[in-house]
Amino acid sequence: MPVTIYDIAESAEVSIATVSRVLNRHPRVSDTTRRRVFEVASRLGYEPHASAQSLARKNTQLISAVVPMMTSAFFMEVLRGVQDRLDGSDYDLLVYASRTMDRVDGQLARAVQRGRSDGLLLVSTPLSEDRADALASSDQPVVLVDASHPGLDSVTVDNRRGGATATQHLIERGHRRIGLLLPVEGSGPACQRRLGYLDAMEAAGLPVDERLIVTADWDHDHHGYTRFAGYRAMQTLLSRVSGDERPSAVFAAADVMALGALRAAREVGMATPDALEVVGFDDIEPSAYAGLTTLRQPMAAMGRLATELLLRRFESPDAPPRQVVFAPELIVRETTGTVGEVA
Amino acid sequence: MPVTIYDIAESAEVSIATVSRVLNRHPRVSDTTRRRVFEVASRLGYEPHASAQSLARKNTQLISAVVPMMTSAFFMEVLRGVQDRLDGSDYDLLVYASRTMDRVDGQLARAVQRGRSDGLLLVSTPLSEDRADALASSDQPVVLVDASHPGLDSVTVDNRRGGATATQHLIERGHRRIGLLLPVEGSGPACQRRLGYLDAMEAAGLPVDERLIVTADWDHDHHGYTRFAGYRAMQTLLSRVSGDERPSAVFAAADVMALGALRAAREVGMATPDALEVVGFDDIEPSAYAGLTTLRQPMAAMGRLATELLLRRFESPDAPPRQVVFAPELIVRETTGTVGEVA
DNA sequence: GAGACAATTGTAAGCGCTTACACGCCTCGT
DNA sequence: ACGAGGCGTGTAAGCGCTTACAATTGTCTC
Repeated sequence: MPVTIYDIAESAEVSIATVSRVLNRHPRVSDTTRRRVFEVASRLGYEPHASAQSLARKNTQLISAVVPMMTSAFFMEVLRGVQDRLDGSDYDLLVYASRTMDRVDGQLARAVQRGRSDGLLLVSTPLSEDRADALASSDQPVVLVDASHPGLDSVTVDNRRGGATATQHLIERGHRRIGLLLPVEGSGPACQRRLGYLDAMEAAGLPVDERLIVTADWDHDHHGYTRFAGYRAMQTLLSRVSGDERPSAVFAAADVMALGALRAAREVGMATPDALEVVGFDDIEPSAYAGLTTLRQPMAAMGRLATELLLRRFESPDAPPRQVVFAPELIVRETTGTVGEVA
Repeated sequence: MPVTIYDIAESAEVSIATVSRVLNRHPRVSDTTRRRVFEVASRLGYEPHASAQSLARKNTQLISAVVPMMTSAFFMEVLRGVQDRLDGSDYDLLVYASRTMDRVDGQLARAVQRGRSDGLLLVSTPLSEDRADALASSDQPVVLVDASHPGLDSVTVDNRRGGATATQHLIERGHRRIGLLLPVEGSGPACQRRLGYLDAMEAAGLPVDERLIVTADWDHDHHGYTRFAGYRAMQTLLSRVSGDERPSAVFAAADVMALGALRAAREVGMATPDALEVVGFDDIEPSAYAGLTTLRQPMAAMGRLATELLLRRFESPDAPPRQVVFAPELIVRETTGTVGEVA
């Protein structure tokens, strides 16, 4: 039998309204009553009942984060940023992570349930137009991370520019045949990175050999954003072309893929960076240890900022949507020749 | 103005009780009413209000996972197992992850709040005796992962045996001077692995050189379970002894540490496995790609099972506590000489 | 000393849903 | 034809909390 405000009220000889006021720091309570109520509450070990408070207050103090499990390291970092910002606030975090892409929609449906949480953080979540519009017109506060939609707050990184920077870096290092490793089709950010690759190739007047662009086979359980996908994609690339036609450098659209690609190259005796230079994207933790040159996405900062935007939106639901775009930063390490530092 | 059962009741011309019955698949409702109510509900786009349901039903359909560190691959995998098991159930997951160890207690306090969730999953969470007893005697269902306590359900791995297996593997490969890299003191599992190390050394009649046992300096923000900690620990080890006194092999109490150690060794020109063999513990995903020999902990399976136990406990709160212990499995890869497969 | 007013506190109406209980009606069995 | 028993439905009492409004008391002012 848990203790309720009724118990406190009885024991402190006041009404439940007064108890509630004291507990909620309402100003108009006499000092003596306040003290008495606090004393009784702590003596009884009172703890408010979260659901009851939610119902009465019409808010849950919960925020939902929807994440496809894709590149776990990426999401982990984003979520860490979210947790960072939430720490000290009085919001707790509901995580809706699905293992496969096809369940994302179901997770979303649950996450938006009325009275479940006060707001949504959608990380790398592909939104159908319907859903997006539904969200935009619902009163549910939403912030997108690594995705965007007019009418919704979002925080992203400039993927196209990142892709261009990565490619340009390789071009500047003298490469002319540059491979591109992509996760499954249809990933928005990956498409942008691809465009960046094309931008840079074109800007340098280099021809684009489609055989050097390989998309990971989508293994249904995974999403292309895995070491294994990178490993396989690299093998595919190497099997497609040989001799002089082989790329001397590869841009992998995600660090996890780059890491897998590195292994695949090593297995066939292609040393990095001598026989093959590699650039990734994300700068997840293992990358520093693998000496991988990459485009850093400020993942934790993105999570923090997204959370910040969400909390702000609670304050002013009708503020115009903010779309924040970070610039990815080129981090040069061993895989493109430079001896790097361990971060 | 969201739609409630009152709206449905009005529009379907029945009482709210009937609406509720229909929605909850209560058997004693006539087919015609049922159909009518369902029709109206879907026409109005009704969605039950989670908090209201929680309050009335006295359960939240939420479970809380308390995790000390979001950053680590170990927790990710465990959480993935949890998600796996939860997928298809109608429970959602609240994640209480703190960045630093000292906040764990605060997170726990919030996680146990009355009416917040129906049960707790405590992953690698150090429990003070007080807290543990409080939990054991509370009616809150709890399952510990990677920790145990009499009177509570738990799922762990036999760390001592794993430590012994790792060490024994190195001994069998002819090593006599074996380094041991530990995260911060006071981590239960790490202590057990250390004991296993000592067991194996003693069993083989090998002397233990305390200089070869290094504990990561606890950098306060981190907790010893990081690549960087392993990197530094390895450097420390190498600085302590030189020449013949150097270990020819190292057992790192966690894969992340082993990975960092590998890098440190590489930097001073010690090639693996020729100059130094390494065994880790956990078998996180990067390990396969680094070719790291390790003791596999079935992390996702542990998460799944823990969740399973928790859900079962909801059914039978008074069943005797179950303590499941998994046996870690030795996975031999390149860092101890064998050319391995990419998992 | 009466009325005005502020400071505290209590009363009660929700928040949206579940569910025990009661009610009316229909079908049987005798 | 009448009571028993089932069925489908409605009434209303919560679940534990917040909060508008009313009530009480005491203080001041003139």
